[in-house]
Amino acid sequence: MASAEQHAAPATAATDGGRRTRPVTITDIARVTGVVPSTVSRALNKPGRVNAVTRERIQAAARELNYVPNSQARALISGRTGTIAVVVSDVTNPFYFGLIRGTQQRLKAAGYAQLLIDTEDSGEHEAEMLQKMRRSLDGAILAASRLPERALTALAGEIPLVTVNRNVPRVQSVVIDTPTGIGLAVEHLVGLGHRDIVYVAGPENSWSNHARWRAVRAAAQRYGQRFRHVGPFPRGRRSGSAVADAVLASGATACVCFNDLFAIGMLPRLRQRGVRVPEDLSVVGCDDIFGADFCHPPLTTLTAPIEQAGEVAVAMLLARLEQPVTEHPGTAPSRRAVLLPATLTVRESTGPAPTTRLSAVRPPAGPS
Amino acid sequence: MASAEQHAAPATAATDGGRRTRPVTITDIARVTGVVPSTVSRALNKPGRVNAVTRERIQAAARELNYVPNSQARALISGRTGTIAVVVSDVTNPFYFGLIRGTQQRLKAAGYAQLLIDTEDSGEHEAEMLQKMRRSLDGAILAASRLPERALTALAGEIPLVTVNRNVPRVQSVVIDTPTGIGLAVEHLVGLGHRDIVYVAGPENSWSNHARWRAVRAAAQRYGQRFRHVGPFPRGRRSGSAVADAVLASGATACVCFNDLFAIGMLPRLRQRGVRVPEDLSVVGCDDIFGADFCHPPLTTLTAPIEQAGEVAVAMLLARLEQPVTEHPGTAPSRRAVLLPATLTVRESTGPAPTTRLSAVRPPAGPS
DNA sequence: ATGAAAGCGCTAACAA
DNA sequence: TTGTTAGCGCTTTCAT
Repeated sequence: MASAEQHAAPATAATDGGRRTRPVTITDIARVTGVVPSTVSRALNKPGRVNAVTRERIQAAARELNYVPNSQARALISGRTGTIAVVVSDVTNPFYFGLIRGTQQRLKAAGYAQLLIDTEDSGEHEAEMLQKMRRSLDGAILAASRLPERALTALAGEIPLVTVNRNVPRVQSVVIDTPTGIGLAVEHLVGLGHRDIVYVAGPENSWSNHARWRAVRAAAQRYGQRFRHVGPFPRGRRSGSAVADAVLASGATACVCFNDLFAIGMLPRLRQRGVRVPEDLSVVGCDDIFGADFCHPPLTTLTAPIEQAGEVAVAMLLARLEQPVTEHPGTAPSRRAVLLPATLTVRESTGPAPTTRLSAVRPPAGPS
Repeated sequence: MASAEQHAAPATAATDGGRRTRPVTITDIARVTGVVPSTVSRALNKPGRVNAVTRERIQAAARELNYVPNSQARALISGRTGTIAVVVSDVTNPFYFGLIRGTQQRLKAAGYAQLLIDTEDSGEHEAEMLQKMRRSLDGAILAASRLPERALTALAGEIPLVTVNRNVPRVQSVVIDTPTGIGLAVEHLVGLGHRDIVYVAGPENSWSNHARWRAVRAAAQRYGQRFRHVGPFPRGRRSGSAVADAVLASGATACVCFNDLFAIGMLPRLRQRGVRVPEDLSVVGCDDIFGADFCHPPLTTLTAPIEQAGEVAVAMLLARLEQPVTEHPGTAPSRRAVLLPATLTVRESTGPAPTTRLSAVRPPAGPS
């Protein structure tokens, strides 16, 4: 019972009266061991600089009392908080799962805590949050930031920053090279006989969307293809029906989607309208998110090494944080942009171009 | 150019030399406005208790210098950090997406930051992390904790805690009532003529797994069914093939899976072995995660209001944090457990029991 | 090797 | 209404 009690609240020190509890501080340890607080601090942090036996005694006491350092107090002095923010526009977008996992792992390994921030797809929100938290962060990783370029540059001057899938001058970034991958995808479609490819555009405020858009256009031109686009459509799977209808209306035999969510979202609607994938229409997604392999049919898509992107982003950030203070403050940290290749994963949503145009397509029958 | 410069680094004050920068503090504002720091503090935090014109002057200066309060320093005094940890066993498990979204939203609305912790499915890890971070947290929400009951109770004594899908005495919890839902699922299967139902068990260390297991067993008995189980299987979709093989070996005509990941994972293997769903085998999942509606065939599953669970968990936690300090420290906060109903969502993976036993099932052909 | 003292940025008594 | 003082927990000189 007594030991159970100890387990229940081991991290507290009884005051004189013994009726209230309070977190254990180095002062408590000092009192118990008969030294001064600064000695306790040394014994715990620079064990080499304190007598072996006192060190033992102090460390034992600390363990016994279940002492946990107050990181706020530490941060107040050092200015370093040990936490890194990972900023995403929407936590529920499966695209970010891998990113979050990648950053989480590396951050934990390095002893940092990960603060997850969801900006709800609003640049203003993003700026505001970051501004507010600046002081309690050692750095931030911005995934698909919605911030205008100048705001991003400005922010990078205030807090160590690494962006993911967003390339602006003077801020470190890791971007997944979907454009090159998209070239592969278009080549794949052309090889299957498609001559009329449409790009399904994502939201206007997405940097990736524009990068992919340009890539499809360039690749189409390279192969002498007709190129068009539909959209832009709002983020998310709910856009699926509208996307499907628009693609069908375009008359193209193949589409390249801004992302897998669009592609997956199209599928039910296409089925509903009697369009077979890939016999009547080939669909290419982008990112290879969770679900891309088990939707029906499984998606041909660009596999993005997003988890790796998270890892690299953390590595870049930590490298900067942990490098010795520059002698020459004028020397800006050399801008570094890492480009990660995306590969084409061919599954079952792409096939030979139909020899005849779609004819017996059922008309759109109301929203979804 | 000058104003651009201001935007680039507005949150710093030049020292005398003017060649280095440093975050703006209330002392800086005090100096600029000719008052003392405590007045600045008041002007910013209790505007009512300071002369209108000085207040204006101070607030203007704060805005001008782009002052941001140092939350560490504040925390040092108040003991409150404004951050809540959300602890999950695996960030990439889609089950948690909704939870994280729910907590994130409510937390942000209440002005708290969300610290996401991934325990990598290890109870030890979980305990260690929480222990280490205790001091920098105002509270924690534990999703599907792997901690033994006594450790959980002990922890609850040190830091305000709410568990999700884990019920232990004396700690507040919100649990999704999948057991009752499972009764519905079994009833549904019985109604379809199934007489031989197998439960696919999840990992041993999962509280939910045991709850669901018991529920299936109870329901089966209630309906005079034969009941068996296969497993336990390790978490994750990779278990899919093994699950499928085990279910097939059991000879049952229907299975209820620990979660959707198992169910989705089974599907390709079943197809590979020539087993049709639901004609030859009915499959029921649990949770209704992202993907359950677009896998093939779409899954009959228990829809868990997981986002709502996150919201409720936050509400419970904040209610406790923000309630005035109890006059009687002995009065433990009244234990409150919220039970959220899960509903049965019937899609296409369940159907009438086959009239004849499976015969021409292809043998398992190596892993996956 | 250890102790004494100062201070990080902020807030909260208490005084004036 | 404003200033003065003290102190949160910790680290870091500087003495000893």
